[in-house]
Amino acid sequence: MYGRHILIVEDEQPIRNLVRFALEREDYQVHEAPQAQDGRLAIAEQRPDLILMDWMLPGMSGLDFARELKSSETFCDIPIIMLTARGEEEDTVRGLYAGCDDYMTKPFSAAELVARIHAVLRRSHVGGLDAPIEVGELTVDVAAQRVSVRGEPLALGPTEYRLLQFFCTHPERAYTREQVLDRVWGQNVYVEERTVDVHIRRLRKALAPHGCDALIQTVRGTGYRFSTRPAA
Amino acid sequence: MYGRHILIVEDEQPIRNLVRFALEREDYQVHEAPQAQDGRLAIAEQRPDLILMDWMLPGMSGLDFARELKSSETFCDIPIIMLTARGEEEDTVRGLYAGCDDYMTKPFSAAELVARIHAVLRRSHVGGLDAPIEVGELTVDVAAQRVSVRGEPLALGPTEYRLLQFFCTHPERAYTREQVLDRVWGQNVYVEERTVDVHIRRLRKALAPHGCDALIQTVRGTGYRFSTRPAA
DNA sequence: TGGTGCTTGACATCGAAATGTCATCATCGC
DNA sequence: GCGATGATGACATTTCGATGTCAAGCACCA
Repeated sequence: MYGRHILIVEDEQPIRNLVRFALEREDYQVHEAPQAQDGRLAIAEQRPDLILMDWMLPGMSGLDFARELKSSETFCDIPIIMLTARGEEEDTVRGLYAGCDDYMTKPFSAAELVARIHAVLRRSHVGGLDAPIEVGELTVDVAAQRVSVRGEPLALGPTEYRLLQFFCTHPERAYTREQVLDRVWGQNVYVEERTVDVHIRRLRKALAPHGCDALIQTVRGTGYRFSTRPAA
Repeated sequence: MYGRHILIVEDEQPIRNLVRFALEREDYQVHEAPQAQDGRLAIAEQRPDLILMDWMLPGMSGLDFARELKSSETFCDIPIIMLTARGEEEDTVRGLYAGCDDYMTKPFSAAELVARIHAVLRRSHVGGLDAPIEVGELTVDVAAQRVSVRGEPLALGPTEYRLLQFFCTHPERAYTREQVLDRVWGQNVYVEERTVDVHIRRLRKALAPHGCDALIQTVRGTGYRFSTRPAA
């Protein structure tokens, strides 16, 4: 369930609609924001996996917004595809310079959109194909779908694995059970919130023998947090 | 329980009524002021989370009032939505220039009102995307819902956390227990005022080992104040 | 195709943490 | 010193997370 959340920051409704239509057909979860400010909120709340950003936005320009994101510690990893109008192509150099991952010139076809998104997502995902995520002594090898501590492989069920991978890739942030369900189980799935507790427990149990269970912290009244810093 | 207090500065009673009706249905707490002067008082007393400001006011104009607020150190953060009559649209540029966050042309629907308020409030809340609030040696990481002093994490109960976050975001101001209850516990909650004392104490206790308890100051006869400056 | 074992999610229960209230003590201002 | 106001500690209650168990689902394999 990764790479499924896409945010489009675009002031023109018709384009948002087109994008939504094209992407939902591909089972993406689409979030819309007409302006940079709305986008900021959506990003903080949802942390999309990719952002489609209009070049021209009322208020803060897409370029500036992209620059802001790319200089953020938490969100600089989210790939951004710039949407420019014909005639603005010369500027795309600056767009890429701002840290964007690709750009598209309006008008574009649904097929082109999907293709570019796939490409960028694949890049960003596979990016670390042989670069497993390392958190302390914990190693999450996304390519091999395997977890190990100090080289010692760890047995995890699929759900626990996805849970751990999600947390490893989204550390230092508190998530509600609802958000976790949304990201790890996938949206449109009806599962009890308590179920998250159960799987958290199983994950902790698996990590405990290696002393890594402290990485998963309870945020009472909210949910859970993955953090390398001591719980508090 | 943030962003629930809205002040409307508007001389026409019918419009005030409409706004009150529309917003109370959404669980906002509405305060009214027919003129700039009443508004000034209400702002000093309540510090609303958002201000709806009529463009045309008897006495001081809404624009000037907005300008005054935006140049104030304490209140410049309060978002302002201007209400203009049809035909005044050309002036809205000046309105936004005065630092207002949005504007609406009368007549407007309740739905539009609520939508704009939501948008503006969310914007103002998210503000810094992931930048933790820093007050002296104290750091409040809103995303992670965690507090630390000099990097040292701090254990706080949920209520103490919310209390601290509220104070950090509203420093240098005295609040009555009632106001604190209203902001931190939420309105429509019946809790003894003394309860605030207890939680203030718990918060101070948690901050004391780091010497930060002096930040929370007692304002005898009123309530409490969060301030980096020595108590007095 | 039927069996076996693993995974998963629901649920009931337990226990700890958090919360609100009260009674008492301390402190401030007069 | 006196009255008013705040601070503090103790306590009862509630809330919420942790845990164990069970049944259903599913994959794999014979």
